[in-house]
Amino acid sequence: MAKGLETRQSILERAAPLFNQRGFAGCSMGDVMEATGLEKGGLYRHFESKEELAIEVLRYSLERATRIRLEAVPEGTRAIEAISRYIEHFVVAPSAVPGGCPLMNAAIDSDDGNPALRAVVRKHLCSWKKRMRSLVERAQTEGDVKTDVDVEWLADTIIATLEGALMMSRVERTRQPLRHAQRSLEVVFASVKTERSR
Amino acid sequence: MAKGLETRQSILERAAPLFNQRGFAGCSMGDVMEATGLEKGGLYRHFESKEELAIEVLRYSLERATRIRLEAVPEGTRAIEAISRYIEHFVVAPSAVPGGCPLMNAAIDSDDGNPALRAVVRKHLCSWKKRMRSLVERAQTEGDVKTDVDVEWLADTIIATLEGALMMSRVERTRQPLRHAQRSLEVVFASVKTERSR
Amino acid sequence: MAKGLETRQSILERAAPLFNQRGFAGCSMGDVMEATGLEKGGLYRHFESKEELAIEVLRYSLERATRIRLEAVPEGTRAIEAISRYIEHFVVAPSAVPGGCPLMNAAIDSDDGNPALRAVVRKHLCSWKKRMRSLVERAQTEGDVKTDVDVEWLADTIIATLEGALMMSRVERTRQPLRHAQRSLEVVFASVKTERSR
Amino acid sequence: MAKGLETRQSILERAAPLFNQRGFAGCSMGDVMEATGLEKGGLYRHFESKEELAIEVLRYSLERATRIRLEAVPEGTRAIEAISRYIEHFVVAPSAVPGGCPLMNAAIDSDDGNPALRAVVRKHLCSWKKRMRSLVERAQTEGDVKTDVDVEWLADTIIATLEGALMMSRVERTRQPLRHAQRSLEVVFASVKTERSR
DNA sequence: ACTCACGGGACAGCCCGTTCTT
DNA sequence: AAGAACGGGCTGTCCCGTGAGT
Repeated sequence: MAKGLETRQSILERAAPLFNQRGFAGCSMGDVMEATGLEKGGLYRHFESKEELAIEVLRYSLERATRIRLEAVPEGTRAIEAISRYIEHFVVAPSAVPGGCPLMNAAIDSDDGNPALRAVVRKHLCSWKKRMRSLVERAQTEGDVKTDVDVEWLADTIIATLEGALMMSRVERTRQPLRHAQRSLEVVFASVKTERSR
Repeated sequence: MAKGLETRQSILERAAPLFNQRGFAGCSMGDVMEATGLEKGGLYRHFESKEELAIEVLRYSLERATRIRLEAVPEGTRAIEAISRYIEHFVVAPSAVPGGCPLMNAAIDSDDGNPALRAVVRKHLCSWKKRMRSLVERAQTEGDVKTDVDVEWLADTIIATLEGALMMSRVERTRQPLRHAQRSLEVVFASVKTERSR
Repeated sequence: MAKGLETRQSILERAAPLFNQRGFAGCSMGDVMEATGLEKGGLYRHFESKEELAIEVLRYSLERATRIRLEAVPEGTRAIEAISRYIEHFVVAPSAVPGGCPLMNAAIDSDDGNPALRAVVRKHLCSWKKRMRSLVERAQTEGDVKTDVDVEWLADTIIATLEGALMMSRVERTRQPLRHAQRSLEVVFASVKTERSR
Repeated sequence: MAKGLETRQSILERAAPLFNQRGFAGCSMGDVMEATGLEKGGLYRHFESKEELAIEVLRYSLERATRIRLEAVPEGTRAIEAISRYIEHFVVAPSAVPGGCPLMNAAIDSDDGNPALRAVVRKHLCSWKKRMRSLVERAQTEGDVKTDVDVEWLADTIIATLEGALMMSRVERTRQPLRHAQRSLEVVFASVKTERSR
């Protein structure tokens, strides 16, 4: 890799926890300087503003989180099993980037007043949902989930329950809410599985 | 009411949306000055630091949100019905304070690096859970919910699902995720209700 | 004493150490409020500005210091003995107001840019010198000091040596420089005493 | 010299009179900005706080004062003569930095509540005393001062008398107290000189 | 490709002083 | 006589961003 891109990548890696933990307003370029060991000039060569940096950092964090979660799901398994593994991994794995789920953090952070960041969040949530929908649809074609189930609803349910529980977990500093979320999703899935699949 | 307390209350009311929307770091005392019409001297008479103001504002927001949600549940009804109304209200009602759920916002905002705010969040989440648990327990004594159901789990499930869906709703600017959450909770409750209650 | 004057006096007493230790700019009205237990309104009833307060406080401190030092000199003694006792007392006694000699402190503090305070300092130094000159003159008429000695010079010498040594003492936190000053003054006096007096 | 160091030096030069005249609390960073023509950003690049600036400024002032006073004493002369010249120069020369002796000013200013500044003062006073002691000791080995004289005492006497007189001079705006101090020191030295040296 | 140097503005908080009320 | 409430300005510090220099 070229020297420049290497530096750029290293900035993203080191800045990711900062922005994820402190938010856009709570993280200063000085913090990034300290974390990267670069001076102002060095940073602004790669990103033309704090906002652009934040956006790229968010993209990096989201991709990383997505990749890690997908890696946890072994290929070649049935969709219904993949979903179960995905949830299990969400429940037990530490967050891909220190500071909790970057999607939720950025969603709250950018909710009012940072349209550029919000757009990234929105797009990523959309693709996350699509990914979950595909899984559910595959589970339907594989005969494990009833065909009359609203896949949009199921995708939303999985994401909402997990994210909500993650927030609670971080507040309480216990994994219990996540465990409870897993149980709830099992209950929900029990009601949508085909008889053959139980 | 005494003059001072009146002013103090008005500060809390006007600052609540600001902190809820922009977060602690994203909201300056200048913003609060503008929103309240007071000068620095006037503000600092009532709160001795930005942090103290933020804490009081958060308390105000949380109490307000709690009160509004509880008011939506008519007294004298069965617990199982009250829970259903509570969820319905959560889904359809606009947030008590502009900017979404203060609990989630503050949870994310204070997660890393603001222990004082975090403590308020923690305490409030705890009492919220307790309130939900009581409802579920009442539903058990009223014979609507099976007695072997883990109330802790049910309380967590309700909160997590609703909060997660609310976050998604705010990202997408649609109420759909909340509607989906309501449906999921109905599915979950279907599995815990006594036969008599269905 | 009337209630008002009592309060006024109490303000002076409590504020004296503050101004003496921190200087005019370094001591805020808030500090005075804390020290006196009064609110803004209470203070400004007795003094119409911080500057006026500082002036009155300085006057109070200077008078107090003067009085205490004079009390140390027993009446009815010969002037040459009084001078000796005066010096001894200056060397061993703790400062009348915490923070060192108010005259020196105020002199340095008001040297540039505070004419009103400076005027008080100037006047007090003048009367201090006059007091010392009178003592020396009495010692001359009493036949203990040569009549051709420049009293102005001797007064200046006493004050300068003591004040300079006091400054050094406060820097080093030792009484040694003051002891040395005493010895120097003994040497000086040895050279101006009449033969009969030795 | 490098650009940065040049600026830094210029800041010290221009800020020295300000701090020396107004004291730490009485001199604002705004004053320094005005005096240097730099903006906030420019200043804080060279000094990370007002306190650090004040310390460096004090060091600069003290070194400057010391250097100027030492330059006034021609090398190659006898110590007894050097001391005499030193005193003479102290009496007639204007202060090296506008506002009077930086040592005394900083001593009073930092006496209560600024330990960092105080430490600089202390150290400098110590080295000043050592310098004077060396001179006196050389005068002893050169046979001009009696060998049984306490050099510590003599060093303290010189410094105390001069500093005390300088303070008085600044209050009265006359050089008379300094002249008187010179005379006193002559009297003191007369008593410690060897017979051969008179 | 990166550091050094700097500008100019914003931020939290403190300051002195006034007015209204009790 | 004194406290409560408030104004408006200033202070030290941090901030983001630019441009010269290496």
